Amino acid sequence: MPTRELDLSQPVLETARNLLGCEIVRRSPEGKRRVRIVETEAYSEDDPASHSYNGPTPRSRVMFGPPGHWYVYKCYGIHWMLNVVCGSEGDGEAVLIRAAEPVRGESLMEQRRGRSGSSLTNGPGKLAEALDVQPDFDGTSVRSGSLLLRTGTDVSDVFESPRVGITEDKTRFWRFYTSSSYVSDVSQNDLGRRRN
DNA sequence: TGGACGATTGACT
DNA sequence: GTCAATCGTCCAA
Repeated sequence: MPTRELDLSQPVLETARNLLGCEIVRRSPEGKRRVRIVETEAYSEDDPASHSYNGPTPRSRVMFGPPGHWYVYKCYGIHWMLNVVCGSEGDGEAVLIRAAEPVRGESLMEQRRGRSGSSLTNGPGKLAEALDVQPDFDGTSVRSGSLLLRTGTDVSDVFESPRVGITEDKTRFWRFYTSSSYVSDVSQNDLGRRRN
């Protein structure tokens, strides 16, 4: 499998597709964890479901900043969500990392999650917990620090579907996923279609 | 300054 | 299938 260049300044839909197969590396005192992205969702300024829809706020300002940075926020007062800011600076675009499959440090993830198997990382809140995503990662570079984004291998089968868990706009096919068993909300896949 | 709500998860019927 | 947990964010007042 050839490695791919990853250009995070590309528009959000391209980036959401390109992030499939890329890897996230988490270094912590407990050890090293590595996962491979299998599911993403695109969010943009022109998008009622996006935090950037009504312009920058204290929370969403990172989405309007330069690409290549993490956007981290808390959801339902419980779970942390991990996003990658993309597009041009000034555009409120980011890709939500919804699911990934463990590559390295699986036992450490099991320890943090109190679970094993696909429920380790098959959802955005689960992935953040498995990787011990901290709120202070918000606004930091994906190329340096203890949470890193790495180019991965090509993904042969890509599918797309409406996004999960939103109420505002269910018509856009802005969720992208692979055939991995670590993809979340498999029931939603019935609404999906093959992209390539 | 009050209060409705959320890019979710896990437990339970 | 239903539902509670739990709190930061945002906007109306």
